[in-house]
Amino acid sequence: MTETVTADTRDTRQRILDAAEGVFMACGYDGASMRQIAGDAGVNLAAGHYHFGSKEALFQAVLNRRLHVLNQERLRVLDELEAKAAGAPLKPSQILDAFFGTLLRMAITHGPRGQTFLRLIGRTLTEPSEFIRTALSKEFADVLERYKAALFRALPEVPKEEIVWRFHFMLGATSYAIAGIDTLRLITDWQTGATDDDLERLAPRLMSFLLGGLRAPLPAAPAAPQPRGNVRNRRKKP
Amino acid sequence: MTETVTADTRDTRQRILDAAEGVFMACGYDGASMRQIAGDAGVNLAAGHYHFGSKEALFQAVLNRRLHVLNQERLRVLDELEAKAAGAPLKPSQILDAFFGTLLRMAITHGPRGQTFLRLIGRTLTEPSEFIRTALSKEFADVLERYKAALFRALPEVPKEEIVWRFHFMLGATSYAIAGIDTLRLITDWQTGATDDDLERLAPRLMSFLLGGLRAPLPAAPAAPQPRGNVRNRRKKP
DNA sequence: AGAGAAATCAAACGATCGTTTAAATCATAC
DNA sequence: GTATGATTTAAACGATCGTTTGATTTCTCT
Repeated sequence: MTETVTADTRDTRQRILDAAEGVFMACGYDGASMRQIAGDAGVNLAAGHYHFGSKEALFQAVLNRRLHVLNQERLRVLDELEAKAAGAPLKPSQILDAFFGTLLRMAITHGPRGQTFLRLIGRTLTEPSEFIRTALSKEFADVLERYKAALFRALPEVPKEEIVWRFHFMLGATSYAIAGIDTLRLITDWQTGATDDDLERLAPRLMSFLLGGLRAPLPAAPAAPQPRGNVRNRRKKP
Repeated sequence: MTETVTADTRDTRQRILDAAEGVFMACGYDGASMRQIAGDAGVNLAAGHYHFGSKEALFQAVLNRRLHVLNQERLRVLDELEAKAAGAPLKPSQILDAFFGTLLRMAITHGPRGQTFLRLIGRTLTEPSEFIRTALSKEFADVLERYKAALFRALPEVPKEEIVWRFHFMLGATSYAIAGIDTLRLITDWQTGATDDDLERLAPRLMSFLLGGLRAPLPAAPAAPQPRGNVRNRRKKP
C-alpha cells in the first residue's frame, strides 16, 4: 500500500496542474472550466476528477504545490538570518527581502510558469471565496506569524497594529504589481510585451517602494477618532 | 424623444445596480448570476436584460455609475489645487490626497454602499478579462494622464518610469487594502467585524504608507542591467 | 376612456458547467 | 497466460447559466 505511482501517472497529474495553473490565472476560479483545463493538458475530462476529486480540490492543489515550497523557503531564509544575527533584531530591509524577495526570485528562477503562478496568487488573494480563504489561511499562518514577530522586533518604536496594516499594504502592492502587469499598461502607454525583463527589473523597484512605505512617518492623526480627548499624551505601548 | 424616464423605471434600474454591485463584489463577475442579482433586487430575471442588455453591460454600468463621479471629482480637486498653486509644482502629498484621499472619502460619505463599491473595484482591477480592461481604460485614461503629469512635475528628480511604477504600486496597495479587509483577518487574529471605523482609520495609515513609498530612495541597482558602468555619478537630471 | 408605448412577468431555449458512471485500456504480479 | 488493480476513455446526468420570447400589466398622453 506504499503509494506505487507510476511514471505515467505523475505525468498526467503534472500536466493537469500546469494547465490548471494557466487557466485559473487567465480566467479566475469561476471562469475556468474543467473542460478547458483538460483540453490544455491533453487529457480526458474525467482525469481531473480522478486525480484530484473536484474542481475545488484541484485549485487547492495548484496553490499548494508552489505555495508550500515558497513558504518553506521563506521560513528557512528567516531562520538563517536570525541565526546569523545571534539575537539582535533584523533590519527591516532584510525581512522584506526574505519575504518578498524570495517570492520574486522564485518566480524568476521558475521561468514563465513561475510568473504565471505569481499572477495567480495575486488574483487569488482578492477572491473572498470561503474555501479559498481557508486554504490560504492554513498555508500562510506560520509564515505570517514568524514574519510579523520579526517586524515587531525590528521596529519596536512602531505600534504593532501599524505594522500589521503596513504588512497588509505591502502584500497588496506586491500581489497587485505582479498580477496586474497588464493593468500597468492601462496606466502607461507602453505596448512592449516584455515579460522576463519586466519581472527582473520589478524586484528592486518594488523593494525600494515597500521599504519606503514600511518606514514612513506614522500618520499625524493618531488614528483613534476620539476628538473629545482632553488628554493627548501619546503613550508608547510596550 | 427626450428620455422620459418614469420614477418607477429609475427605481428598478437603481435597485438592479445596487444589487449587482453587491453580488459582483461578493462573487466576482463570473461567479455572480443574473438570477441572484434579480433576486436580491426583488425584480424579475428579465428586468436586468431589459434595462441593461446583457450581463457585461450591467457590469460596466455598475462600474461607471460611481467611477465616473469619482474621477470627475478627482479632476476637479486637481484643477483646484493647480489653480491655487499658480504654476508652482504641487507637493506629492497633495497629489496623493487628491487621488487616493478622494477615493476613500467618497467611500466613507457614501456609506456601506461606497465600501462595497471600493471592494468591487479592488477585485475588478485584478481581473484581466478583456471587456473589463477596456471599460476601465476608457474611464481612467484622462485622470491617470493628468495625475501622472502632476507627479512628474512634483518629483522632477525621479525618473518618469520610476514614478509610473510607483503609481502602480500605490494603486495596488490601495485597492488591495480595501478589497481585502477580509484578507487582513488572514494576517491578524482579529475577529472584530468593524467596518466603518476600519475605513476611517485606514485613510491616514494608507496615505502615510503611500507617501513613504512614493518618496523612497531610488533602488540601488540602476534598474538597467549594465553593471560595467565606471561612472557612478548620480547626476540630478533637471 | 382608449390607443400606444414602456415595463414586468412567467416560461422556456440552447449552451455549458461540475460531476458521475461504466466500459475499455494499461500495468503489474502470479 | 490470467487475474487484479490502476488509469483512461466516451458518454451521459442533472443543474445552472445568460438570454430570448410572447403575453400581460402599467403608465402616458390625447
